[in-house]
Order: sequence, then C-alpha cells, then structure tokens
Amino acid sequence: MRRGVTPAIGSRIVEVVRPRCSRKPIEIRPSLSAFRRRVRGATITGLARAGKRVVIWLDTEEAIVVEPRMTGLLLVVDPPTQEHLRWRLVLEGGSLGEMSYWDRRGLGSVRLFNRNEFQESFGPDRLGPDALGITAAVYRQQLGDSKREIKPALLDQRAVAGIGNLYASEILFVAGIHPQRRCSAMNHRQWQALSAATRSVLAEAIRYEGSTLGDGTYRNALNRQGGYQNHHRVYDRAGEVCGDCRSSRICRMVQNQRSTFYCSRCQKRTGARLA
DNA sequence: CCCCAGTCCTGCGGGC
DNA sequence: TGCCCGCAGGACTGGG
Repeated sequence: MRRGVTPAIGSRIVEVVRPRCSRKPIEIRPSLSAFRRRVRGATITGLARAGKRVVIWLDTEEAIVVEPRMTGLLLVVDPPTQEHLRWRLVLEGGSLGEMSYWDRRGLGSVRLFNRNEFQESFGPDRLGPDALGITAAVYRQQLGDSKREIKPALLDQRAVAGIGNLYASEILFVAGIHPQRRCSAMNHRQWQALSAATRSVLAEAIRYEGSTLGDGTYRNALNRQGGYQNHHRVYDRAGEVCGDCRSSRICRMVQNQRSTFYCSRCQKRTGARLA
C-alpha cells in the first residue's frame, strides 16, 4: 500500500474531500474543516509506514496517518465502489491527480498529527520495532521475559510492529514453532528461526502484493488483487493436508478470540525447524 | 501483566 | 428462498 502511493511525493494538496457516501463516515481527525485548513496548499514530502499505518508527511511538518484496519484501501485509481469511498485528496503539481481512501467496513481512520502528537502516538512506547527488519536479539529483548503464548504476543504492536493475524500463523509455521509456545520458554534457536521466518514471510508477501482473501477486499494502490493467498501454508486451510509433512492435517484453534492455523506435526511444542 | 468480552462496522456463507 | 448466526486482514477500553 505504501509503495503504491509513493508517486504522490512532490504533489501539492489542493483539497480534501469527504465524498457523499451512503455509509456512516469513518473517523477523520481533526474535523474536516480544520483538516482542510491545515493541509490545503501543503506538499507531500514523503511516504512512510508506522507498523500497519501509512504516513503521509507534509512540508508543514505534519503527517496524515491512514489506518486501514481490516478493509481499508489507499488508492491512486478509481475505487471498487463509490458507496464505500470515504475520503479523497485532490492533488496537483505531480504525476497523480488524487489519492483515495476506500473502506468497506469503515473501521479504519484518517488522522492528522503534528510532530509531537505523532511521536506520542507512534513512538517506541506505543509501537515496537518494525517486523520487516526484526532480529533474534530484538525479538528476545521485546518478548523474551513474557509468559504469554507466542502467537498472541506476535500480534502485540507494542512488542513488534506490523504483524497481523494471517501472517502470525504463516510465520510460526515456517519457523516450526507451536503457537502456544510460551515466549519465556523459547530458546536461542527458536528466536533465530522466528526472526528469519518473520522476515522471509513478510518479504515474500510483499513481493506478491499481499493476500486477497475470500471476500476479495484487499487490493493494492492500483486496485489490483494480491497473490500471496495462493502461497498460504496454513491460514484458512483447516482440514487440508499439510504441504510440508504431507501426513497431518492443518488445525484451527482460537487464541485471544482470534483464529490460529498450524500443523501439529510440523510445529511441536518444543524445538524449532532449522533457521 | 495479561486475558476476556465488548465496541466500532459491513457483508458473506452456512445451517435450518 | 429467506432469515439468523457466526465470522472476518484490527485496535482499543474497562473489568477481573
């Protein structure tokens, strides 16, 4: 998502539009009028990521932070439906005419922050080190003393930023670690396997432009489907034979009210696959 | 510290 | 066929 909107760098914001959409408006802070006053005429200087959020930096030293949650899309082309189009930036002076935020469920948000507010909301106290560059040492530093089970811990954005429910299952499978393994019981080899699996699974998923699941919602900034769903090893595959051991069937269980998928043969409660 | 249930929403697939 | 229920890529809050 972030890579797809990088062509917006250098463009100037002419207007902020909240399209007439038949759904309840998503959260936009501050109010639309204040938002407009602060960003009109500003130039986009950079596009960054803060965990799962896209950060649009402006030459005013303020940042528009888009948090797509489950079904939000940041688009540089026409959205899938007008009905769920929630917010739009009209741009000029660059290669893009506009940038849109589309969200079917509407759980996401678009918020404007100054530097201090940004630091408070997305500083190290609120957001852990980024998962894409995680190392065994950093994993152990963030989670090594925790008595929690590893899978719910991977979803804790304060511990490590950027891992969602789908990828937590995929990462643990590749690492060969059981989702109920306690963090504090993990050995050096397991942290090593986990960090290597985190980097490789996420890099692969990004290469395939993400996972477009059954409802077809997720799209990249060009409204194109991802391809990683065809490479899922365990997610949403309960009952299927494991592609690695070819003998056990993939299991589904619930941890902290969220689905976890795993292979009980490939992911033992102790030990780890070689990193 | 950590878990749990509930909350914000829409849409879908399955069971009856 | 139609309706109701449960569930979904997330994050946050209050209670225990």
